[in-house]
Amino acid sequence: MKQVASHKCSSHDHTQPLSELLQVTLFQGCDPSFLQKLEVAGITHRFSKNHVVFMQDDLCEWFYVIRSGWIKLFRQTLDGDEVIIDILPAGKVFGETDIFDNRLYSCSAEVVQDAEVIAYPISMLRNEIATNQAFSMKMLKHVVQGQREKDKEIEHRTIQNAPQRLGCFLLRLIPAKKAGPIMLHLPYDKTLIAGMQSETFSRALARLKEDLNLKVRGSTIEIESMDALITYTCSACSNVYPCED
Amino acid sequence: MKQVASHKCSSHDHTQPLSELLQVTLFQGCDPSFLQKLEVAGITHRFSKNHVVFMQDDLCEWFYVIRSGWIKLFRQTLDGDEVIIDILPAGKVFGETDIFDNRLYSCSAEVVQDAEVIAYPISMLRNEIATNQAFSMKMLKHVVQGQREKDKEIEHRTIQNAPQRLGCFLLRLIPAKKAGPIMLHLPYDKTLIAGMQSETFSRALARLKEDLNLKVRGSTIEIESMDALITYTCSACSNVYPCED
DNA sequence: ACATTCGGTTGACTTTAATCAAGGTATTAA
DNA sequence: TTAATACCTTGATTAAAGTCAACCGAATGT
Repeated sequence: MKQVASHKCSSHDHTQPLSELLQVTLFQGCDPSFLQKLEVAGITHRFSKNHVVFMQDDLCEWFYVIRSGWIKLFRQTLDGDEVIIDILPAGKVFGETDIFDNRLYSCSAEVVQDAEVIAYPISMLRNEIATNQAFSMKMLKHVVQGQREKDKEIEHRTIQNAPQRLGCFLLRLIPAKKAGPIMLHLPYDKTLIAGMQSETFSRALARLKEDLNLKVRGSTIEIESMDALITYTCSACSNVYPCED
Repeated sequence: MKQVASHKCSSHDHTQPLSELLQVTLFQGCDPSFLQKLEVAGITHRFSKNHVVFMQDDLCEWFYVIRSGWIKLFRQTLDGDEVIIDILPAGKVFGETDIFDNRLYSCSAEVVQDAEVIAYPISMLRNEIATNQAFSMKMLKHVVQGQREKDKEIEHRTIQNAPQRLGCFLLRLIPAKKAGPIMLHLPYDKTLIAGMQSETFSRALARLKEDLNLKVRGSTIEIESMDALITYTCSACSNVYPCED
C-alpha cells in the first residue's frame, strides 16, 4: 500500500463495532460470526485529501468501506492520462472484487475529500466465498449488480450531456425519493466529479441552476424539485428512476 | 422471446455435441455431467440479420453461445436513442448474467450479421451455481472478468479517439499475437461497430488505412504490422496488449 | 439491361466538451 | 492586514464526433 508522504494519516483499531459493514448490501443478512471476524480485523484509517489508498497492480490485501469522505477510483494510461472509473461517497465498498487472477488491484484509489475508511482483510472475504455457498451467491449477485452499474455508466457517458450527467450524479446521492427541497453535500473539491473537467462541471452546474432553480452555497446544493431533476436527467437514459434497483 | 416476423429463422435440436460450450472459458473444466445436460438441452437457432434475440426486460429463460455471426447488445433510452453496450463475435456467450433480480434481461440482443446461436436454459445455469461450489466460483470469476471488460470499455470511450477505438476493436478479433500480415473479417454491415456512427467509422477506417497501411476489401481487412496497430491503439490505454488477460 | 435499393463514402455544418487563458473569491500563512 | 495559494468561474478557441445531405458503387429484382 503506497502512501503520499506529505499527507497525514492515522489508524485506529476496532473503533466502531458492526454498523459499517451493514451499510453495504453485500453484508446484510450474512453469517454473524463471519461479520464479527471481519469487524475484529477491521482497521479504521483517516486519510487526507490526495492520499493514495492503493495503486493499480498493487497486491490486493484489503477491501474498504467508506465511513465518510469521498474516494476516486481511476486508471492511468501509458501516455499519462487519467481515467476516472468512479467517484464513491460514504457507505460504498471498494477493492472487494479483486480477489482473482494475480490478486492485484484493477485500478487505483485516491482520497478526493478527507475520508475515514475501514480496511478489512480480503483473505477473509476470499475464504468466506470459497467455503460458504450462501455468501458466494451474495457475492455473485453483488458483482452482477456492479456490472449493471457499469453498463449504466457506459450508457451515460455515451448519450448524456454534461448537465444531465451531473444531474444523474446528484440523484445518486439522494438515498430515496423525497418530496420538497433537498440538501446535498458535494466533495469540497468539485473538480473531477462525474467524469468531466472542472470547467465543464462549473458550466453544467450553472446550467442546472438556471434550468432547475438549483441553489448552490459552497459545497451545499439545494434541489427545489426532485421531479424536475429526474425529468431533466433521466429522459436521456434507459433506466427509470430510481435506477439503483 | 420476441421475433421480428419478416426475418426467417429456424431451429434444430442437438445438432453438434460438446465443442461449443467449451469455447467459453466459463465452461472449461466443468463437471462433464453438467455440460452434457446443457448440451442435450441446447437448441441451435439460425437467425437472419436484424432478428431480435431478446428484448431488455424480457423474462430471462435462455443464455446463448454464438457459433457464427455477430450479435449486438444494446439498450434503448426513454427518448428513443439506442446505446450499444457491446458487439459480440463468434465464441462469445451472452445473457448468462441475468440470473438474479426479476430474472429480466438487462439489455436487448439483436443479430448484426446472420448468426447461428445455441440457446441453453438459464435455469440449469442457475441450478448449477446454487448447488456446485466450484462452478459458483467459476461463475464469480467470469462475472468479475466481465466487470474488468466494462472498466476497459469506459476507459476507451473516455480517452480513445475513433481510429483508436476501431483499432482496439480489430485487435480484440485477433485471438493471439501473430507475426506477419493478418486477415480479419468484419460483420458485412460495418455500421454501428465499436460504438460509433457509420460516417465516423468510415473516416476512422480511412485513417487507419493511411496511417497503418491497412488493406480493406469488402468486409476483409488485412493488417500489415500488428505491432504498429498495437502502438497506435494501446498508447492511449491503461492496458498492455494483450489486454484480455 | 435497367432501375431500385442498400451500404458506404465524402463534404459541409453543428454540437459538445476539452483546452487555453484570464480573472475572481475564499481560505490559509506570514 | 496583507500576501499567497488553491479553487472556481467565465470567455475564447480548438478538436472531435454527430448530423445532414449528396453521391457512388455493388447487389438485387424486374
